[in-house]
Amino acid sequence: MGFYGASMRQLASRTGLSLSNIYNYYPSKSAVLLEILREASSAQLAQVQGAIERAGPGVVERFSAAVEAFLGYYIDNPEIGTVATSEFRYLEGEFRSEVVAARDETQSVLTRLIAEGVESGHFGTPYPHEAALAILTMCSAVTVWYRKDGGLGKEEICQRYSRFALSLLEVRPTTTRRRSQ
Amino acid sequence: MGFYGASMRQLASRTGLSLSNIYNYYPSKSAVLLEILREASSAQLAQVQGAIERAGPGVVERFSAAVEAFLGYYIDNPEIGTVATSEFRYLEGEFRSEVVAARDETQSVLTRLIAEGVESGHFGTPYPHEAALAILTMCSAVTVWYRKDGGLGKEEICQRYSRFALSLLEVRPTTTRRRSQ
DNA sequence: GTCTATACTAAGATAGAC
DNA sequence: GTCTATCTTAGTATAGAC
Repeated sequence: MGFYGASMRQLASRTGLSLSNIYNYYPSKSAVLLEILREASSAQLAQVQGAIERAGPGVVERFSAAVEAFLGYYIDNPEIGTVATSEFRYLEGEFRSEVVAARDETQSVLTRLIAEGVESGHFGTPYPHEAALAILTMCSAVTVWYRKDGGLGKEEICQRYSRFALSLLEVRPTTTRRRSQ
Repeated sequence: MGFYGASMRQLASRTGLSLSNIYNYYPSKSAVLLEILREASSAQLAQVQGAIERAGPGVVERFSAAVEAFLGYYIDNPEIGTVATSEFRYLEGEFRSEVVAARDETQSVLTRLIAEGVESGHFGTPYPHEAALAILTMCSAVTVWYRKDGGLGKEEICQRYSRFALSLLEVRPTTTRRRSQ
């Protein structure tokens, strides 16, 4: 379990390759982890940006779409999401920097949306930056507790969490009601 | 780093004991982890409950105090907080159940407060249970990014996050203003 | 209760044949 | 590109003296 918990031998047997053959593709175990995280973080970022583009013109719509896409990625990719959220700290040096940069990019996309919403009077939060962080981490945590079989489906969870996110931003009454219930 | 990353040899050198002497106190490495998590989760729960008791009579005051105490524990105990949030999944069987139970207890304390606030009309959220989870996980994440030296101090972070938490619950205007700015 | 020495196992990684 | 066999290191845990 986890990065140290998963051995290269297990990895070999899961992929069908022999142990040593993995080293023809990746120079080290860390490189394998990097590849996974690199893939995951860029896919998630792309999903978020795509959702924003497809969303309606209003900042509230775009923000909600971004949150739902971010959360949806974790729900659709639970294993990889777990790795992304809890294993990236095992990377070192520039490996780590690269993944952190992708993560920061996602955060800054959200921060900009929030700042825009504050400017236009849709959001009332005095702390756009911290709010973005709080929202992202709140969403990331679904990888810890979400189980496909039990309870809520993807749609419901995404709706509830985007409502949480909007509320957290202190949405002004006129825009809030649009999404309630 | 992490549970698998920390060897018994490192643990020995940090504590000043010899490697083998640890086994006079704990039967296995898992038992050491359990002890840490057990200690942490019960201390945090106690801190939350104490804060609730010391807080004013209003549900908003008690809720805010609970959130700030929960978050404050992580800020005061960053290393142990990291272990508690990201390493408990390495426990197995009843070891795991025990720690999960303590965690659930904290969550249910918060859920009850939220439900009370909803009942009394202070909070408007339709999802008390999920809101409690979202708030706790949002707070837990400070262990990932908080650095003592950089940026905000404990007080500021606790205030901002308890404001986030209250907003997320869709606090009614009359009570919200009491805490803003 | 504390130590040194060591057993045993499994890890990451490599050599070298095919 | 793929394998088997192996090297080297480091891990958890134990034996047994003091």
